[in-house]
Amino acid sequence: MKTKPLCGKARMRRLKKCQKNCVTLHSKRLTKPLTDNMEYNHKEIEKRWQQFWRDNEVYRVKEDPARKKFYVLDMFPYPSGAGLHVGHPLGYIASDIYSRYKRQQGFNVLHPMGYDAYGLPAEQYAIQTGQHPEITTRNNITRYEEQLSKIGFSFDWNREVRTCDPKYYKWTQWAFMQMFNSWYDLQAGKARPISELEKYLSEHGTEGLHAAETKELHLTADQWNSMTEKEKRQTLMNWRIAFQGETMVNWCPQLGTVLANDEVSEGVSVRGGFPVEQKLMNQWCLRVSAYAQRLLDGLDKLQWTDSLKETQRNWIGRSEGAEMLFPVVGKDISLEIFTTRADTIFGVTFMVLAPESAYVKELVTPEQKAAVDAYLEEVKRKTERERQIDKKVSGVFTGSFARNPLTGKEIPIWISDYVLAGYGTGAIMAVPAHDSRDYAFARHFDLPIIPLIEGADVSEESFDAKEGVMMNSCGPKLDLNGLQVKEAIAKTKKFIEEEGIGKVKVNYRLRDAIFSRQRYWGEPFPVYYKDGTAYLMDESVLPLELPEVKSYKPTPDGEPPLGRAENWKTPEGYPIELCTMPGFAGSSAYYLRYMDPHNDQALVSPEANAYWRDVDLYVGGSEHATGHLIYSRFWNKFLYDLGVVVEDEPFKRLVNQGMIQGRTSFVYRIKDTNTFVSRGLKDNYDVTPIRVDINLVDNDVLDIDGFRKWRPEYADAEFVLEDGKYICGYAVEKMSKSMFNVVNPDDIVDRYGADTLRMYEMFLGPIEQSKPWDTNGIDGVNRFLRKLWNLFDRADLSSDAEPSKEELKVVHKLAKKVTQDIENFSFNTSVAAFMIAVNELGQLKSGNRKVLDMITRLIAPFAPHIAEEFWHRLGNEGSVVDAEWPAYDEQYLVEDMVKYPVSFNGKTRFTIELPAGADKAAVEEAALKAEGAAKWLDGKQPRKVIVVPGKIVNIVV
RNA sequence: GCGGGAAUGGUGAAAUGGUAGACACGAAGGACUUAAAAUCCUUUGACCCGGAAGGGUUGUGCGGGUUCGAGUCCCGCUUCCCGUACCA
Repeated sequence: MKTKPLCGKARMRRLKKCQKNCVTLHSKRLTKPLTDNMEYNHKEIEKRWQQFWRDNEVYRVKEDPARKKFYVLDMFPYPSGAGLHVGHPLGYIASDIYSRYKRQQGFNVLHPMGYDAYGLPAEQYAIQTGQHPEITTRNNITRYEEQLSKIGFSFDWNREVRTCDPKYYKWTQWAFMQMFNSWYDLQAGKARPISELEKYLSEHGTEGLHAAETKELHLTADQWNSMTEKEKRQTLMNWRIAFQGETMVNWCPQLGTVLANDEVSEGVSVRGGFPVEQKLMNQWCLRVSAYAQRLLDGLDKLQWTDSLKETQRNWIGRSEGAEMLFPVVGKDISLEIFTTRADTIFGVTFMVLAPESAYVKELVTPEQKAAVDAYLEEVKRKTERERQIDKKVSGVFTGSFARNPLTGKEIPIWISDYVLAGYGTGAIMAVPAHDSRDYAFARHFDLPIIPLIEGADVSEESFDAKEGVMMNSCGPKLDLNGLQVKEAIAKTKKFIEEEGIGKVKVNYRLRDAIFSRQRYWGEPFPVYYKDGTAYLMDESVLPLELPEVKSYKPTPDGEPPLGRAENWKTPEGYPIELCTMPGFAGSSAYYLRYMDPHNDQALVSPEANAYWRDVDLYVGGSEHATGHLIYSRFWNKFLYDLGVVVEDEPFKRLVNQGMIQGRTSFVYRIKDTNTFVSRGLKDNYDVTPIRVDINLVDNDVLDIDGFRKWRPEYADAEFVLEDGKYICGYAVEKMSKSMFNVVNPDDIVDRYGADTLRMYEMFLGPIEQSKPWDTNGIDGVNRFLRKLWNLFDRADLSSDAEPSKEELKVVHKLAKKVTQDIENFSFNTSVAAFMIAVNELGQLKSGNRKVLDMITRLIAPFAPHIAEEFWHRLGNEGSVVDAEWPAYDEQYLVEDMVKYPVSFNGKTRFTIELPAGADKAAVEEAALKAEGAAKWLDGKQPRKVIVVPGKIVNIVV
């Protein structure tokens, strides 16, 4: 059945429009009449088919156990006030192509989109203007939706989520509550209910307990049982997965909030670039470190790039070593240190504590107290940034000594800020001969240096490598001399465990995530305080909605903005937590919510989760490697432990798209004049480069009139031209308003159409690569689509003729290339393949219906609007998104080969196969090449050599 | 420092170890046009020979190696980009 009501109507509409255009063109410009062929009118086509998709809910997806699922996810955007620029859709286009391809292959594809709506910019805007962040955010989302809708994505908008929507963040809060009510059992390797821990403590105390903990506690059952409720609650914080703890945090005074490690880079905040200092604060934290090993192990089975996996491995930073006790001389305490170089213990000449270490107070002698206090004060004053820039060696002697447990020698204990409080035990044994930091410190304070490795010259610098033969390492009970470093490490570890002076230990660099933010625009904690102790609210209060406040600033006495909320109390009158959750809270499980976005009984129903399981393909920027992608994996693993989700890892395959940078244009003003000189001539003058709006530049040629109108001060600008043109210079910079290099996708869609934008973005280069946006090449892609259009316009679509051999070759070659390219995410070469195919078909004057049908199916993921148009013109019903993906047949791709007998070494004869039509010269050339190749056969005679002139394709012995 | 990646025409870039530069932009020339736009055709890595058809040399950051054959694989450098950084 071939009904085509839409097609017919569409044709009429198009005809009318075309005639109208002709008329206006006639009357305005007296141009010659247009032919019967209709121009490719992207505006009309795209508008019509986008409406068709909406009206028919073509992209709506439902769980369907009869079909295999495929889940394609984009990292959802933060809706910023600047709107989308042309770089944002890059990854979305790639994932959209993949989604459509998979759908055409028969998969049930989940391809959702939403908004990461909590964020600092909206809040800062609110502080400045008083406008509620919700309004700002909603406006920005509206703008994003408009922009996205024009590009023709196959998102199922019915599943949209917004992290600031109470229906959504109910489940963010819910997850937090589950974490509060859980502890991590290291033996079972999973999270368990806190009630089970309480039961264990009441029966055994901490004896035999293997739990991820803030610090090591030793409690008997009696001690635990005799605690008050308040004491018990405070003690449990040591094990909860969401817990409160006094930790060193990154405090940003300008932002008035703490930041997570991944939100700080080079000592300044990632957002805003403000200095960050270290501060001890009581904060909500997530015990991510409990999952360090699983996060590490899980990477092996993921299809992520090696670089991204490596980044995560480094961030997790597993290191195997030993914890050792060094007794303090004259005191009843021991210093605990962590080292990966247990073998170097005979070279320890001093010890160093972090300034924040709890040992400091106990070890400072009265004589040194003044000096130590002064040093601590100095360290405290320095920001993290200053600490990093100013790498001068500094430190102070505590006055105390420790005893090296192996040599028995007394060694001084120092304090220095090169030792970090947050890693290991906050104390180190210093081996200046084999650690560059200890070396610098020893040199500066003139402390002894004992070399331990044969042949290592430590007169100028330390020898840090973990290799060589040990020396100077013999004590009364342990002799390491003559051993290789690795052997020595193993032997020492064994020895200290036997002697009870230490234990083998694995340390991770990964810290627990700080989960409090002293801000307004985030998820409130479902937590209240009774007698200064945190209690969870009842689950029935969820979602605990964000209250209104009059101002978004901190309160005058330094409390977070929620301190201004009226009645921010439980019905019983207990105060509710004033902090809100950080940005990563809402983005950690959004991929699960898409599976079942309207469920108000569960984050995701077991049925929906069992069907969609995990994300098959995740596309997004690599900047989330150490933030979102760690937190999300942690969050997922926790929910996995709870039995809420069925997959341990959330993102099976991950592709990082590169950033699109801006291409800034420059004009060159001659100093102290209003005269501008063209790029080629600028070296003859003393010039100042000035950024100019990219919209005033076409192909590096400046629109001079536009430039004069752009700014009043340029109204009477003069120009020194070359070849009658003003050529601008350019530089690659971040795309931003202040650089005048922002290209808006709306403008491109308006001028060339969404299909052109989509194909051009893919054509720019490999998807993973960062590259500058350059509108210059877009005409080529647009030209290609017009050629394709003309191919259809010329064709006789009513004919059922079989394609010619040449036509079949073109189209099957294309199908093979495009299929392979999509699988490999190599879209730029696919676009090229389309161009070649269309050119070849143009040369063949092809208008074959079956050929065009196949092309339509192949191009549908790339240019869905034009494909939909073709699909209906071919008389099909429904949407091209469900058009079956064409299989290619290799038989059409095989060249016709002709055999030529050839003599070799004067006697041997073998056969060369060449493509049909090869001339004598080609045969001779091939024979020559084959002779060389035959040598490699080690005297064997080739039976057959298949040659494309100059290129040996295959040798059969 | 450490980790990851990259280097190919004027530009963006292609090349399972097999004719390097596909495809596109730009540029130059031509056709159509009163003209322009649009469209189409030709040329386009560099150098050299030739009146021309055509032919030759060279060429994928640098230096070696493996191979009949290397942009591609191995070893050693140089430069650039990204990530991370006192993690003991």
